[in-house]
Amino acid sequence: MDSNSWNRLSGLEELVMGFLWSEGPATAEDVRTFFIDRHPMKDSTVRTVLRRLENKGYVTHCVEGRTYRYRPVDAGRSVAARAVRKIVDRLCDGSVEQLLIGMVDGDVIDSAELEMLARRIATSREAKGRKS
Amino acid sequence: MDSNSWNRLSGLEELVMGFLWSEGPATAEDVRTFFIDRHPMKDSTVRTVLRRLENKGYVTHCVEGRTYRYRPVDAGRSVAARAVRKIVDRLCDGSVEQLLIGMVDGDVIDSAELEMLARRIATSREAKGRKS
DNA sequence: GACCTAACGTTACAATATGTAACGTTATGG
DNA sequence: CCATAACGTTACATATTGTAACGTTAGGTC
Repeated sequence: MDSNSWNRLSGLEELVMGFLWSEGPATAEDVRTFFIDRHPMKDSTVRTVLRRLENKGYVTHCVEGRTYRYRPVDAGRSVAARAVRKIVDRLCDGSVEQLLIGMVDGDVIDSAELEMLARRIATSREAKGRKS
Repeated sequence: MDSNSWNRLSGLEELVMGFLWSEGPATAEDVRTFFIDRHPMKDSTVRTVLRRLENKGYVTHCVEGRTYRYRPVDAGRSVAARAVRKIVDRLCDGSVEQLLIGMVDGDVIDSAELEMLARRIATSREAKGRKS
């Protein structure tokens, strides 16, 4: 089996995941068609990529008639959150505050806007004590 | 020249950068010594890695006597901020809010704490209208 | 029921990226 | 003047990626 290591997407894999994350479940053919111009691929190529993504745990597939339909295992948001956590650990001494400061300083987000978003999220969260 | 492509760190490169980011400027020997137990390397190996990192634009060196002292070009925070921006673009439809929500839902940070940090940052920022 | 074909898995391979290091060169402290 | 520390050059074995040809097989079609 190619039950390869775990994750870390290659360039092409990232492209495909991007498509799946934004467009939702798709077949190999859907993927191939979507990239037809910016990145032409034979269908076997696409299927190989999809299978590798499945091995890495990024997607699953369900059989639909005689074709496979692939879907992301986790929403982009979740993957993003995990990725950010890793970044915080490695580059910001584990401090989320450090990261936020860096983002504000790097103009990734405006401090006022950040505050507003944080407030909004906190408010919306407090309205549901659905914690385990 | 090995003026290789651009960035994207390999595992070992990431390890070394981690050291440089937390410990600051260092010589090849410093790096080698630091990883002596968990990852023994010949000095030429270390120097190769350092040189590759320099090609990728992650570090610079200054000559000090007859040895080179390498230092990160950007602080971990900055690199982190850029990395996060890319993540937001790719996985969160460009919405920082989406990311924050994902982080709260993924328990990367508590919503209340996020709010506090955001407020603190906003407050400290407003005290300086250094905008262009 | 024989056959065509879409969709799949298997296998392959060239190109690159990575980890690792031997060597040759050279200034310099002694 | 010579040992040696520190450097650059060159080299490779692996692992990862991008790409795809092929062989197999289940379904639909006359």
